[in-house]
Amino acid sequence: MKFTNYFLPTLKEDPADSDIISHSLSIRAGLIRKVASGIYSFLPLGYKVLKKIENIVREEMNNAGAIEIFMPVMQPAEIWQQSNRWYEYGPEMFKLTDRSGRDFCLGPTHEELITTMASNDIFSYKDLPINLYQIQVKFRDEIRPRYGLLRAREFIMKDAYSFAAKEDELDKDYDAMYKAYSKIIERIGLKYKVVEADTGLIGGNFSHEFMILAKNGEETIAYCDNCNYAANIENAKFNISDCSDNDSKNINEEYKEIEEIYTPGIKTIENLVNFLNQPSKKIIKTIIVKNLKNDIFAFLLAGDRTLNLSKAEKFLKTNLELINEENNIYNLPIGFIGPIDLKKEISIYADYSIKQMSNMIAGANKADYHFKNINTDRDFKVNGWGNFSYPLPGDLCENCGGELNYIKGIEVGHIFKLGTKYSEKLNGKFLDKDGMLKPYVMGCYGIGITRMMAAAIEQSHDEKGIIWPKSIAPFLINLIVTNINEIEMKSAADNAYNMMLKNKIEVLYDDRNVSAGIKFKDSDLIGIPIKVIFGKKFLKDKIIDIEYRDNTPKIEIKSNELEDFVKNL
RNA sequence: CGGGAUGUAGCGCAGCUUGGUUUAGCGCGCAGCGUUCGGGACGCUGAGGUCGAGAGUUCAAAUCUCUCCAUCCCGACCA
Repeated sequence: MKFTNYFLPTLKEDPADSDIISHSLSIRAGLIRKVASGIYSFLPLGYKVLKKIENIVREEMNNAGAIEIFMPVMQPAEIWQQSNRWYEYGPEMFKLTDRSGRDFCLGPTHEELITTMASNDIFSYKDLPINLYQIQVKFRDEIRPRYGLLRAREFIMKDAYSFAAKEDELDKDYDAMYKAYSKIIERIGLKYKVVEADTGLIGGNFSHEFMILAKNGEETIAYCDNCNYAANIENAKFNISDCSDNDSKNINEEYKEIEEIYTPGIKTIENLVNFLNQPSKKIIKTIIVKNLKNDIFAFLLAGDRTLNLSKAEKFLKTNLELINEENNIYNLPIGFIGPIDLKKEISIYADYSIKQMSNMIAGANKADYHFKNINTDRDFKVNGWGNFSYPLPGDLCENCGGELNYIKGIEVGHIFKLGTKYSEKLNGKFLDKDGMLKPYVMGCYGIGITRMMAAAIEQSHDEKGIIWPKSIAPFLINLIVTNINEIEMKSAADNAYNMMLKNKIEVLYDDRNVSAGIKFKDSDLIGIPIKVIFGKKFLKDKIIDIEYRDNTPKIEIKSNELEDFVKNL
């Protein structure tokens, strides 16, 4: 492609409305343009990258035995009403009405549609297992679209749905998808981790997320170098270390006399730390939560920890919300709540983080007072112990006892075992070998295609611009003539261009009549892996410079070696 | 939806506090001519604006007031 025939508008300055690197680079490099909040057009260069990602995904899905289909974006309301998600999804779903008043939505996902489709044509165990996928636009009316393609309202996703007759067939599908997803990211050439994910209250017994590692990732991954365990911190299993650091050499300390202390207006852990000059670990954080039936629970944690509500919910098997000024039904003195003298209607659960502590500090359940020298067994009783917090540095891997590390990632893929949730609701049934009518055992598997593009940039860039992995680079070579007005230079470059086309090389030929500096800057910005440069050295000694966008050292070759060089790429 | 901010040429911004010498500017980009030509060159000339929209105050509004819209940031959701 000749630059002068192409549509590749680049920008020198960062756009004002982006604050994440992949977003500003995708705009500056001429990949995308914003149409509305969370909605983007793909320019030729961006579309090329997108197609490359799609093709890798498609090839690996096919290799894994999945079969491509194409379902509509617009879906009738009825099937969503059947699964109840018409109501559960809420305002996140784009809804519309046709001229005769029938309700539709723009699909945020396709479980309902595909299950319905399968139920119409898959009747026998002999047709199973089968895994169907599509690459399609999805719509979600995000409360807050942001970060460009990382959280858009219209985005492209590869979604696959597997149907099996029984659990162990589902396990095989799941495993095949796990492998295919790993292969896809490896082929694209990005660093990633697979983590155990939180399936939420929605259920599903098993779920993995595929995370592209990047500094700006929205998710935090806890992982163990020792045994390869990795999980989203939301879901990480861990043990709290034996408090061997200085803060906690009081494990075997003698129990002291309990004492009430005056702490006027000191409501936060941070203030207490400063006021009492004590480490936050020694302070008991008491978090009050309630469920829909207004049952109230207190969770006790070490002051440096945060309550993981999802763990608390799973432990109590109920939805929970935090108590605040508005729903404070017992009128508790927020900021001064503690386990001692707490209303007896409130059951107390304690995080392991306070188990080995002694002579702790906690609220006195009256405004402006705390207790010190509190000890669990002596001063109050708990209804249960558990792990209710997020892991912290120093916490240990539950599998092997190794120390956990933390790293940021961007979720690009998610695989789920759905079981029979949708097949039961949408009447997706087949006749099994034993003559019984049974619901399909389903799995679903998503990869964000547009998000993958942004994640790749987020992981692979420098101050000059994008550094595309070769697998998804829009062009492999940027052919640069430093001065288009030097006839000899230009005609040599023209010949090189034709030679590359003949050899099926994806080449962008920068034939613009602009200074060499602009061509170099643009080439780096749009991230093309290899620059082939016809300049002064060519005029003097028939030498061509080859420069690489990554940190491979640049080389010089003679012009008669160029074709061999290109053929060996 | 709650909290914060912004909207002036294709992009990035100044002007608004204290309304009037503003015929609304600057940088980049864009068009023409000339000189340059290996890391965003230079000179000259030029095109390009409903100052987000509507209403109001005023002799006079980019500037003051109100309403609306859009966009961005911080929170809960997600590929």
